[in-house]
Amino acid sequence: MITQPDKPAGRGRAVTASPVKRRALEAAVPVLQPPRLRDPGWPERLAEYKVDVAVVAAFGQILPRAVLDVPTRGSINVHASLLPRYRGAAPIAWAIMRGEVETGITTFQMDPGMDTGDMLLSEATPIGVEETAGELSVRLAEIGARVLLRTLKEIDALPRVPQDHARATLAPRLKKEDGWLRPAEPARDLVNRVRGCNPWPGTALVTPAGRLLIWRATTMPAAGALGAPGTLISSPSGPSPSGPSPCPLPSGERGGRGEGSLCIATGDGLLLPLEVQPENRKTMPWHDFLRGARLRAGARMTEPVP
RNA sequence: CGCGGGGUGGAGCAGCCCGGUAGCUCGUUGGGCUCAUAACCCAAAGGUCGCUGGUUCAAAUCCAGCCCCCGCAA
Repeated sequence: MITQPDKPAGRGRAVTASPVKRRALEAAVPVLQPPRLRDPGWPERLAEYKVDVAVVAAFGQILPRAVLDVPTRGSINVHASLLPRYRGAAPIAWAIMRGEVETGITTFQMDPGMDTGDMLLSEATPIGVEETAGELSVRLAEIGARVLLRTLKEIDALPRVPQDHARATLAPRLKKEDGWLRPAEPARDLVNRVRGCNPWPGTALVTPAGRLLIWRATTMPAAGALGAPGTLISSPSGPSPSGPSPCPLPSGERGGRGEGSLCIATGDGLLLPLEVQPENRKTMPWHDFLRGARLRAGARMTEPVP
């Protein structure tokens, strides 16, 4: 088992071993932790194991041909997208943020490029309309394991299918800024961003009560003028079956379960946060936050700044 | 020893600096209003203010230690 060196991580900067390493130790599998596998000496050390085939998953290092070619049958990778789309470190998050309704798993023969090698097997799966990156990751991990095992079993018989590089798209590692919500965007896109950035890095918005992380959100039908993007406004009273309501007093910050809730005006439609987390606080329902923060219609939410 | 914030009735918060009668917005329960309601009105229940010790006539509030939670940063 080859994995990243232990590094200081988290609050308190405790040196932490990767989950992969911990599992390997339990199983009494030898563990190697090269800082840079491409550095002189490591390929040779790998060769000593007389490896048949190498499996790479989420390793985070670029591997040169000198490493990839060490195993007699080469190196294969299991990637969480339907290649050639979403090549890179964060295929799941980007697929969701782009509003995809389907993604999957692809195994391929590695070459020195980033996720550019010839494909071996793939399996597609639909993306739930409310599914988060974290939830989808769990499902894809199971699918990936299954596809990988099949790939290994049939490795000598599987055809190598070259990727259509013209159709390739990139899914770079997420940065904190990828989670900054811009209210001027359409509500639909904002919700996709919230889903794609859960559980990491989270999406942020600046409110009059401080920075706010939004973990779950949905869209609400817009009615009439919304005001500037970012403005808190009362949503229409939902799909009221009894037609236009004559009730003249919907202006408070009341909000039961959707109807008449305070929403955020966006470039197109309304964004209704469901689960949020104020700075230094735990995550809580949107309405709990509004109570404590005492925000009312008219308050302005803005994009975070560095 | 990376920086910082927080633990107050069921929920989210204020009060703490300038010690001395527990506050706000909700929720819950009972009653009222209404064709009706998650809307409105009235009333009630519910808190050893994270734990331990200290200072004091008196501690949610000041001091020390401990436990738990979280943001940033990696």
